[in-house]
Amino acid sequence: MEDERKFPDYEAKWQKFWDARKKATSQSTEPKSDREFYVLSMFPYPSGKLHFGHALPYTLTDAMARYLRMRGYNVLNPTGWDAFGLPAENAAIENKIHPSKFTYDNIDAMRKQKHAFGYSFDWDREVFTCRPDYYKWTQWIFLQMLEKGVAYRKKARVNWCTQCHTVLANEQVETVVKDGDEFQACFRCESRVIPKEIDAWFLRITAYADRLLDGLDKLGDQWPERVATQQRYWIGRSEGVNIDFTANLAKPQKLTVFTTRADTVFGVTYVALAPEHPLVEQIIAQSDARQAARLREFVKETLGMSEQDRAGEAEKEGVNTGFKAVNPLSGEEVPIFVANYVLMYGTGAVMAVPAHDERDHEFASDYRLPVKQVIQQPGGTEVDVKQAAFTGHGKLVNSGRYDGQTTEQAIRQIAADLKAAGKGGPQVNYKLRDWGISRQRYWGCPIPVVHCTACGIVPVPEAELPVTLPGDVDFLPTGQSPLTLHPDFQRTKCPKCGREDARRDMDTMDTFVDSSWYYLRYTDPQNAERIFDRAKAHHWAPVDLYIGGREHAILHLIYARFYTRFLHDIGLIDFEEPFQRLYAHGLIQGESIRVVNEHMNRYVSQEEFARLKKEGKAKDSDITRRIEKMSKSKKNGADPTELMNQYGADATRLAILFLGPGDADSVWDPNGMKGPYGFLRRWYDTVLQYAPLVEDLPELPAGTAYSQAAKALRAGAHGLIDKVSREFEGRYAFNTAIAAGMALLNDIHTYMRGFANPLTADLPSRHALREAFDAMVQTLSPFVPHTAEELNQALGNEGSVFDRPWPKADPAAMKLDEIELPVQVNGKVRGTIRLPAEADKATMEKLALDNDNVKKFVDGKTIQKLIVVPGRIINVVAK
RNA sequence: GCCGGGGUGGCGGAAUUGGCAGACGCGGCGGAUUCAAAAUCCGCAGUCCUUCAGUGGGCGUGUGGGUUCAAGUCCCACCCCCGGCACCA
Repeated sequence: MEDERKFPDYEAKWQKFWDARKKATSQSTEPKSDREFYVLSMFPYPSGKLHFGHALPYTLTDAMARYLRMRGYNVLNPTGWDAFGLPAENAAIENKIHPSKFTYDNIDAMRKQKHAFGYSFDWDREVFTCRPDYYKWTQWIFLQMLEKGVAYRKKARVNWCTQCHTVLANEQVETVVKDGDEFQACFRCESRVIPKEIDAWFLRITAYADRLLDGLDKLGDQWPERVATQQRYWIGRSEGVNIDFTANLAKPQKLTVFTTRADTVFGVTYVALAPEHPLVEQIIAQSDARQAARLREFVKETLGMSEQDRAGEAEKEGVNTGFKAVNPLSGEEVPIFVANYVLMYGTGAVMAVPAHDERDHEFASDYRLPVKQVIQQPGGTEVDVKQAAFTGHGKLVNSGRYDGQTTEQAIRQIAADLKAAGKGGPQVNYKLRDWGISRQRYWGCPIPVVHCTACGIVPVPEAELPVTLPGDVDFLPTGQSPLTLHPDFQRTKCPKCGREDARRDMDTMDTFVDSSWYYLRYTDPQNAERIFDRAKAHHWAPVDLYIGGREHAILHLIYARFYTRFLHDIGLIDFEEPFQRLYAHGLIQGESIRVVNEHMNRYVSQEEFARLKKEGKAKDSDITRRIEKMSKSKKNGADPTELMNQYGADATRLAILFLGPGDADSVWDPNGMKGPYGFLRRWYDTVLQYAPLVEDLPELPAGTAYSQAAKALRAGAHGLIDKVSREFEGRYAFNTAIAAGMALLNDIHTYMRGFANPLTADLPSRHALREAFDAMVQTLSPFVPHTAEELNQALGNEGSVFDRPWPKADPAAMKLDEIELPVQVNGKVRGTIRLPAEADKATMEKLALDNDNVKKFVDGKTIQKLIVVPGRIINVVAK
């Protein structure tokens, strides 16, 4: 064991070699041609350690980049750090490390890991979102948005921790049960979280809703369908009709409802308001004391719930206000309710049609409200709307002059009539809401505005950017945003009127803002004058292939698409879609084992379980195995860096790719290293053993004949080139490309066994072997670059394998003289025939029918049909 | 509930245009090597039946139907698993 050679021992050597000859990527200002290719993997948050969630996309990206360079493309493959964010700030609070130090230490560690994997990133273009030279431009874009009215300020409801005095994201609110009381609590201090209205900055993404939607159609199959549909759903365009009811308060008031089913308007039996609806205040004011108290209590209780709770399984509840609303079409008077199931979506008020809406039906049943059928099922089948709502389309009944119309006709007609009468009309709504970007946090991009007691909100002048995050802040574990405790940062002069008592905005931006435009900065990362040079950006952008996780299907990807459109609109770029093709890689999960018995009740690792079993402390029936996302607490993780230290970078890269197709979720098997590692070793040993046979071969005279075995091997070699090339040209199922490489190595072994003494092999046979070795080295080099370099050298080739052009499969070499063809009788394979590849149909038929076993099955029957698919199959139909 | 993706040997997965299902790898079994083991190399392997053997056959891609000379692949109905969304009127 001790003296066994370390394999591989050449990886660091080749990394140094690559570093030494690495040229900076082109700074060209030529417009992008079809020779430029921008491949990008989502940049990581510097958590401190490279994990499987990184290793898969980077390996995919690196393989693509290396392949494309060999194909002669100018490739841009940058990386950087999404470096602002909460974990750094929490580390600061908990461990008293400055977020900046925490972040940069992590970056240094992760950069080393990325390098050790042999990834060929353009390190000279590294960007850091937390550096002033980057966030200066994040702030600059914000100011452009402010000027264009895309950024604006409004009151918003947020989750507010009563102890930490800060805003929490929805994911940071948990449900806690204490003394039998269940409530929403802060994830850090477990104190109560309440909804609170605060002033915050918003970006008007809703103004881009239709363009974002249209863009998805144009991307077509370049984006995974599931991501596109998720975005469509998130945007949630809904076409309907606004209908103005009249609320009979002290003074009649307009009460507008939004509906997608205007055809059911004659079935309205009540109107329901969201508790936030502005009319609710007036109603309370005009109610008697008891009723007002009831309403107030109800509103308070409903709004006190987090949005999740309210949207969850909560019972539908409401309060009859005692006021009535008049239906503009039927003239009927119906009661007005305030109800917890009505959201502030659309107008915040709905016309309730219990006969044709499930939610209204449920509420009406509980509150004994009338149910009035106005839609008849097509075909005239009776439906009992008392039992359940009928939500399908149909023909109108009980609807005055609209009786007999179809749902579609009636919606159109009613919308038109309402519009003509000035009582509403067609309306489009979106689920998408404007993007609130204010965060009461320290470790983020400062918002470049000043609040002046005289001038109000004043943008920081462009010349004064960036507004720098102060470094000297206290990180007392109070949970308070440190910027609020930093008087020097806050206090400033008003840029407009010069007043001394102005103060800076103390919030920072959501980190999704930082990552919404980073792909453009890579095209000109050091530009100190401008956000980027227009021409340089157009040399590379947009991104041709974007590789990242599905967890970003909505937020990041929709924000980046929005930002790109905004930058387009202000004339910075001339395209609207940032990412031409999106490749959503799968999640690598691990198998967890949980032991529950008299000794323990906890997660254990695979190794620990094996040990416990040996010691008799656990048995198979005590455990639950589950496939779960890798995590420390579940002890089902695998650390790619540990694997790399043990087996080398190439074997780890290979194992990751060999796990399955990159876009499918897969489960990490601790034995998954063995195959790929063994393959690399065998390959290496084989090349070194036979390299002397194939070095410095003289040219093969034209027309030299190969032996049958040599021909078969050549067919395999060219087949591999063809196979791998096709995977790179679109499908990216590299697991099958690697399998093909393994298969060729097996073929080489079979081939070599065919020689009694390989040293006497003739020249053509040696050439065939050489071709197979070269094909393997070249086609597998994008996956295992170090080993490919080493073996390329061992074969006597000069320089780097990556300087050799990508090989081209020779179709003639892929063809065999003689092929095997299966013969079916009535659809079942009954024999195989060998025949010359170019045999004609008649020969094929004859050989097929001459086959003994085929004869046996055809015997006594009449041949009705003979189907010959050249090169594939022969099927004899006999009855 | 809605949307999306899946279901193939003991396991991960392959089958690219409807044409020999199970490539490649793991694990397993047998053999060589070894004092022995590890490592390595060679071979076997969907399953059931058949044959002394070579062999030959039945059944097989979640279930049930269909189209076709031929279906993992296409169509209809259903079951299960994973992911996302979920009172959006």
